[in-house]
Amino acid sequence: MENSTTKMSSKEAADYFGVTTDTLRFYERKGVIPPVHRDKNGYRVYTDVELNWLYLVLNLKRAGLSLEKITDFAQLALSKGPNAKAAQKRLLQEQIDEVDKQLFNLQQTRKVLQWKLDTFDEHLGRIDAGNMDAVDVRKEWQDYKK
Amino acid sequence: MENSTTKMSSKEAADYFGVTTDTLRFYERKGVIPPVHRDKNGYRVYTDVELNWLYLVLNLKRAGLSLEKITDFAQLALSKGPNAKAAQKRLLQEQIDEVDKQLFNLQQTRKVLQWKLDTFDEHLGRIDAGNMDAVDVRKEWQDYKK
DNA sequence: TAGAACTATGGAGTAAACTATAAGGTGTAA
DNA sequence: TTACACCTTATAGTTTACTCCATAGTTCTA
Repeated sequence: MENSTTKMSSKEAADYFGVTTDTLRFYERKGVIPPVHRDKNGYRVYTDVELNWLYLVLNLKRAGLSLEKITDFAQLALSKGPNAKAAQKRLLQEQIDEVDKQLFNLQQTRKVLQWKLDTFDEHLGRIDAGNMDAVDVRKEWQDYKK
Repeated sequence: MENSTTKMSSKEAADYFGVTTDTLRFYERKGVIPPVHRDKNGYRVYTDVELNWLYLVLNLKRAGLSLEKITDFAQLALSKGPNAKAAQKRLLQEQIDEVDKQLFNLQQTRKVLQWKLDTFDEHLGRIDAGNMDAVDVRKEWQDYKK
């Protein structure tokens, strides 16, 4: 278990995750991540705890969750008590279901785009008026809405 | 080829796609969709042309594209000329590649969430400090940034 | 013929998620 | 010691994508 006590400044952490220090402070202020530890001069120190938080947050964000939902998740994760644990697991499962739904949607979208490309030469760039029977426009979108 | 001349009012089109008429006018004003035909009283008439446009737009949106990018796409689709066609196909391919990247990312995210859930009982809700070696946090995120 | 339910316009307002600015403190290298 | 890159705070501004409002015209049903 080497490297088990990583320490990063806000700049390092920001660069590491490809965000800005502004964003990190914004997340902290909003409660998306818990307050970050400070060293004696008041500077933030991102340790494994914070980095793993951040990693989870960015993953949830990547999955399309709003910061508000992520914050709920974070708050729940911090809370103790017998009910909290079950709620946390339920929330995790909900996020997974959400991701699955998104995966399905993206696959649908990919199908539509691929069809557009495949049949592009047929209707010579009339992307607008291309007849979409092949992917069953109507049905597909009605399903999506559900 | 029955039903080849569908005509919808803005309300019908909006309901059909699960958006509001405000959103439709907003898209039109921004140039995300080309100007919609009008009948003699000035009311918008959404025909197959507009509906297919809308369908493509909403698909691109679903794929996570900004309205600005979608607009670029729309403008290009409308433009004539020998270069336009190639550019349009290239753009389509780029969107597909983008979707593929997103699909990969979502699958990564799903993996992380699933791992969190699977090992939840092990670290008893310490979602924050859970050691993420199993999914190789660092490497995965560095790859994501690319 | 009245009223509801649509249609139109331009412009103002909103929510989310940053992003930038001002005004200052700290740490290191030349 | 001075320059420079980093750190802190609070607050204000920006962008995106709507969403609502006021005002007015039209079409349908009772």
